[in-house]
Amino acid sequence: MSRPTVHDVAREAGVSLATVDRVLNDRPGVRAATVSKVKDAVRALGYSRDVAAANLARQRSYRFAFVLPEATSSFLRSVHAAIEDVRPTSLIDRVSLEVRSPPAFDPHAIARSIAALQDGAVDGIAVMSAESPQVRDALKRASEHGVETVAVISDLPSTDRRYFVGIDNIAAGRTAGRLMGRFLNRIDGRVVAIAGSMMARDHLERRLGFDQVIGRDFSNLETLPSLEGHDDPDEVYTLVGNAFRNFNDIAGVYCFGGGVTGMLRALDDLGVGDKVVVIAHELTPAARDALAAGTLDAVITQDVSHIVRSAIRILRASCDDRDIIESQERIRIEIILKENMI
Amino acid sequence: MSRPTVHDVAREAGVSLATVDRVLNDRPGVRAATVSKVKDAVRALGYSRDVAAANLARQRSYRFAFVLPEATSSFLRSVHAAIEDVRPTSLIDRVSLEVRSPPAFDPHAIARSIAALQDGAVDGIAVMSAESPQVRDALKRASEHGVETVAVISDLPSTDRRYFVGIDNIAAGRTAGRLMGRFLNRIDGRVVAIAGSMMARDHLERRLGFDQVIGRDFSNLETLPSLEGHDDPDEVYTLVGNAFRNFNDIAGVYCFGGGVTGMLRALDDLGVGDKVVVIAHELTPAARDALAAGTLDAVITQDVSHIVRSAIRILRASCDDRDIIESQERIRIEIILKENMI
DNA sequence: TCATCTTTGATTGACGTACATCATTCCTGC
DNA sequence: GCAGGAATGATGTACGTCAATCAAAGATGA
Repeated sequence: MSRPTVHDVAREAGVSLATVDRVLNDRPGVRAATVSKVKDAVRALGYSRDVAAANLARQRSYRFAFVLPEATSSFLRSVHAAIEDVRPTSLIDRVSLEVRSPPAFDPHAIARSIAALQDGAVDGIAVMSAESPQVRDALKRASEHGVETVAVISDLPSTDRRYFVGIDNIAAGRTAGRLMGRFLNRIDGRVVAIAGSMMARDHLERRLGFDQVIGRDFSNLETLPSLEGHDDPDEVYTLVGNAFRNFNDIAGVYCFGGGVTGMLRALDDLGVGDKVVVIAHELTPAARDALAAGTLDAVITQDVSHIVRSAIRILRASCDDRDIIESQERIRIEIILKENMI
Repeated sequence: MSRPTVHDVAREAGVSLATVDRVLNDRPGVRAATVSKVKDAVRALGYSRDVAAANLARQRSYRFAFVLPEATSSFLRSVHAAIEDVRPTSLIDRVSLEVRSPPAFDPHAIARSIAALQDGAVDGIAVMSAESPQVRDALKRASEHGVETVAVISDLPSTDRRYFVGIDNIAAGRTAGRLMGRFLNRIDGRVVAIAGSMMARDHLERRLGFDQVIGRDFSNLETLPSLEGHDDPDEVYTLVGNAFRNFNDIAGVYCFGGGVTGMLRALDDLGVGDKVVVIAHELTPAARDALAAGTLDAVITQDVSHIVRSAIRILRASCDDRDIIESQERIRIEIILKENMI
């Protein structure tokens, strides 16, 4: 009636408990024929290890580390906050979380943080970082040391990361492009594009996607070359002001990097907040306020706490050598208007 | 370093293990003074029960039932599918799921399904149902029998449901209204509104929200009285056809009930698929296809598998008498365009 | 002061698995 | 046919909690 146990498997296979144990835990000293006898019994009975009991017995606890930049922007603050939020619930499942915050733009520091974790300090690492050879190598080494790794928010392809938890930024850019185009139905004009840095893969991808859609479907619009605001509100403020002084037919602003508050301030000061269509990324508190006020027309975002939970689930599954259910871990590109802000 | 155990609590409180056990499990035979000594120790040490060990010891498993209509629509099919998807993962956490599918519009049958579960058959019930006195009473009785209950997708206020897992349909309607208004920028015309049934609370709420936004912000648009398609594609097909024959200035179609395929077929046959703005609810396979094809401009939806997982988390938390972290369980109103369909 | 009831302590055996130890059996090559 | 290693069995302890038992101590009332 209830789930079969190792005892049942042993009986079914006609071997001792010890042998079943050896097989199940990949311990040496079992003949191939016996191994398959046991595995057959496992299949026949539909046995699956009781993870709770197993973890209890082996005093297992999952120690995972998040390596991500310090909370210098409100987006990063929300990521840090999401981790703190799940901490208590995670502890119930024997998952303990730690956070390492190297300076954002220092690949060596990030790599050092990862390296410090690679030998036995943790069972898994979730990394949010821009691509760099240092980070790539550090992840490779960690992976070789048996530490599971996932990339979050920003993908790190060509590393040994087990998985990427985050959105497709090209698609996110396309989504923004579609919204911009449709909101500017029958209006001719230019669109200001503000990046954090064109060195950041995410930002490049968003711009790419945006251009794809505008170029194909909205010939009434012309997107200006990306301005680099380096996620700095003051810098963004200046750039936006200049753009509006240089062109008198600006119909939209697409901000796909940080420093959104600077942009909002500039639009307010210029008095164009409700005349142009403004789309930004990440639902920060400032973005919420601007959505409510009507300055911001739409926000493209990703559910950060979903990402954090997903990263943890994937690291756990990797540690237990379980399969990952892709459809459950897919992070959606969310469109937030004033009305569905929650 | 590691988590405190009952032994630590006993030592800290200066009582025996047995007494700690009595206090922790609300067993009788402990003086009030001793109870508080133990509780102080628990607080001082930050002790929390190791749920895995506890469940193991008491051979506890969570048996939850989903009571929801048979999979007659593709939306309902997706709910059923989502439950099947989480089943294997849930079993690992000792959560077994069962599904009861009474006929959709039979309150007595739904109530009977709930009643059949109320005495010891399950630990928790997640119900998706329209409001009715029968269902309300059945839930009340189940709750009195110590069964935890949550409402999913469609709220059942004024019952003893512990929680509602789903979206605010008024806000969903407002979101649709905003999109419709903005996509129909500078265009005058009428909007066809198609409900499943105006008896369904969700549909009423969506219409209400839609009207709020259109009425306040988009005076260029006039929404026609809701047509009731009873979630039946053929009926919807006819209704849409008639609407377009009756009015020659239809600019948009808002379908906030089922039978979307009928609407899509009608628009196709009328050859207006890419001329009018079409917004519907629920990201079904047919909706996906129509989004990709461009007939459908936007879909308002909710992440069904998220809802299922959330309902399970909440039932578990209720059984263990743990707090629910609201922010983690909030279901977002999602806007899906062709570009962020995934 | 004794009987009785309440409160507390001490102990034990589950639950399903991990892991180590030691004894035994089996196979292999020589 | 025998040594020596490989394969297997038997057994015990542990993990943290639950649940039950019995004994001991304390409180209460007549």
